[in-house]
Amino acid sequence: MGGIEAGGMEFDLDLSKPLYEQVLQQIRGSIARGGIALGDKIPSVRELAQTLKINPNTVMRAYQELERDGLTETRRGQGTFITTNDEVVQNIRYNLAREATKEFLEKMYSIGFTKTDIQRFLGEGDE
Amino acid sequence: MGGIEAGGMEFDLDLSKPLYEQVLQQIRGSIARGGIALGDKIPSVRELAQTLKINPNTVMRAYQELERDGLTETRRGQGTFITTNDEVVQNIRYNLAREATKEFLEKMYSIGFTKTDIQRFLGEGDE
DNA sequence: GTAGTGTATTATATCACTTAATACACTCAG
DNA sequence: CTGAGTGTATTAAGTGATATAATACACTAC
Repeated sequence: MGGIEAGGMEFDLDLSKPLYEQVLQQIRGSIARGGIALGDKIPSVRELAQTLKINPNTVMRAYQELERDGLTETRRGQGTFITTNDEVVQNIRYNLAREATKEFLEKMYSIGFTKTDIQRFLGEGDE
Repeated sequence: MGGIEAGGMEFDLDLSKPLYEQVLQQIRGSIARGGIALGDKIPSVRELAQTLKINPNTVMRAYQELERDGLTETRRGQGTFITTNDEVVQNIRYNLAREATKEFLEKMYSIGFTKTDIQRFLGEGDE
């Protein structure tokens, strides 16, 4: 619900975090989970800005971070494309997972959870 | 390393997040993991501000959130004390864990990890 | 009374984020 | 060649959260 479709991706923006960061994360997520194919073109800066009702500069910022990470290639006059280098994608995916895990474990340890506590906790609420 | 001791707690401030939030989290962590005993007095607003070299208003903000959560009781003219109500502490602890877990799982799912992937991933790098 | 508590207020400064309005360089279809 | 659509850069402005500073007040204990 509430999501906006653009270029085969689903966008869901709120006010909890910077917009450019949400755009970045949601495109990165689409790439990592294979929701969008390698080599595909993503919407132009202006087009996505208009669709999401945000400023082109804000979209631009997200796109630049994607390119810095090697997840996209931009061709002046043509558009922005998902990289075809699967290794880069897998590395990013692994690093994101590592980072999220590290952060999670640190938070849990800081409130007095042990490793076994965490295992047990993750098992809760399963279907 | 780099940590500052104050009132039996260890403080470690950086620029990655708001200062008041870090102070809040680190005191809350101390309580949750039992690093500080129920009923104990924590440093006065002015004292902690001086020790951490930050503004009293910033410390105040953290203290007010702690009290709103029921983790501390403030007695005008006397100081701020950790609650003696262990149930409140355990509830907060559980909620923090739940929140951290939810955030973690959502992040992992968003980059295409399945539940079993995550289990495997958490097992990595163990001693 | 004095010193040490929490608390409130007002003002100021800074920074990140976002928008807006332009302008330029490039590519492609016509 | 022209025009529309790309990415890109620049400058200006506004907003809100954060943090500091200075001050004052209410309360408690000694």
